[in-house]
Amino acid sequence: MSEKKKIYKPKSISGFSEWLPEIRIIEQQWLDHIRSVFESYGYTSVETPAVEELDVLLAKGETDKEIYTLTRLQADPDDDKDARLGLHFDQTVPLARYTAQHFNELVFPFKRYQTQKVWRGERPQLGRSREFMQCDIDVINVDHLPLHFDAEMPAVIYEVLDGLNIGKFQISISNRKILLGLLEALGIEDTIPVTRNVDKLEKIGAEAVTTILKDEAGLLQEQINAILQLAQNTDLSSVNAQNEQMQEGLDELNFVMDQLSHLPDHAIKADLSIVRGLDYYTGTVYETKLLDIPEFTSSICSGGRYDDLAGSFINRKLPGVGISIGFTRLFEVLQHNGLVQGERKCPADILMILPSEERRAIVADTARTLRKRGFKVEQYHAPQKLQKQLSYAEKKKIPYVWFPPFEDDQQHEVKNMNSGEQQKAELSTWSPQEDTSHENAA
RNA sequence: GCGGCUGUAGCUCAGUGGUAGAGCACUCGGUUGUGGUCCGAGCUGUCGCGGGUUCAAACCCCGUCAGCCGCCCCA
Repeated sequence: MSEKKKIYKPKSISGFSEWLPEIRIIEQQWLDHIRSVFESYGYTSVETPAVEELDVLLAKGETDKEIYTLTRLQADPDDDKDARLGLHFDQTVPLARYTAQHFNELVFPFKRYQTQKVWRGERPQLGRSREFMQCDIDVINVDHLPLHFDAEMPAVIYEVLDGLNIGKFQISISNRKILLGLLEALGIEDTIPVTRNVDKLEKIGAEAVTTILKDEAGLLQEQINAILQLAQNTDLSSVNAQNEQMQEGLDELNFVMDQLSHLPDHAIKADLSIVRGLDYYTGTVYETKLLDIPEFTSSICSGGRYDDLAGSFINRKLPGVGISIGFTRLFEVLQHNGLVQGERKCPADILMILPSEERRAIVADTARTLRKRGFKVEQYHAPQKLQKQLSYAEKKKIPYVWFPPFEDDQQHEVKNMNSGEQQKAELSTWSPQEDTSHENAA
């Protein structure tokens, strides 16, 4: 009896996801698509470090963000010279720092996209991770940012999401000035509890929101009625502005909706109950829901306008508007609902059979030729039984198997693994034939 | 951070006091240069961890850790 090796049983860490190859292939296709749409609108890529100084991350006073801090295992506990570092919890704060720091070298309006992982020390569950990918676009300008960019955000996102196979979705748009203007008119000063709870309207219903606003925020029934009436109003033109701020919000929202009139009705909706819990948004706000997965109520893509992005870092006024796809959330939820189905386990189009050790050079040569022609080609690694080599192609779902000449006077042959057909092939001209039948060979 | 539920093979789970099982997956085989199906054989477990009760614990009790779900918050 041999001694049993001690092994550490591998396990995944909750809230940190990783995928099998067949899923990762799709994830990369999605990311490629997102990148290409972003770039088609002229957004430029920025990547910032995973860590920022804690002072930067906390500059906005977002202490409830559950930031992961970074320390060295060998750190000297008495040495506090090192700046304390933390993993970034979003990409907006790093963008603010970046924009302020490189202010003189950037061209404004600065349009950037950023796809990186972010970290939040929260309790994970479906659609909420501790490490997740966000795909952000933001436009930053100096002093004044044209409203037309507020309409560009949903336009870009519509194109991104429409190109991913995620079913129907709806981008809801509102403008915080409308609700905040009403609160001002009603004489309500402490707005955060109100906006946070109005935000839950669709999720928990009007009665529950009424109870919370009455009991916790101490509002009067009259005030609550006015707020709910506004939030539930589905007809923008019937809203009466009670002050300048409200009117401004209505005008802005109408402009944005007008700019988006080319998009399908179900995809874009003005919804005055959307206010976003975050209090740094000052105008337009966005949320996106998956209509085909109604049981998942959280937003998969949100954002908004902020009047002053980098005020904590530079003495200039930098207004911006941005939106962020919760990529990991979206991907996980769709996968959970069976809408992300992995097929290929590797990118190869063709598996090269290795008939014998003597033929290895010819096989390699053939593979090189095919790669030059643009195919992705994997060579089988050992001259094993054909049964094994074919079974390998089958398991990896490689669609074509290439048989090089087994003897000098023979021809190349290619087998279509889907149909089972095998035909002679010309190395310089072969291409995957159009399959007219979609059935698998029995 | 708060609450509920759950931890048994790589996966999905059965087993509720008498020293561990199924299906799937995986490996090999069913002769010469051809995969999937079928048939046969095989491999895989500190029964999450620690303690207690008992002649005896995967099973009962306590603790602990982890996971899932809900809340909070948010992508």
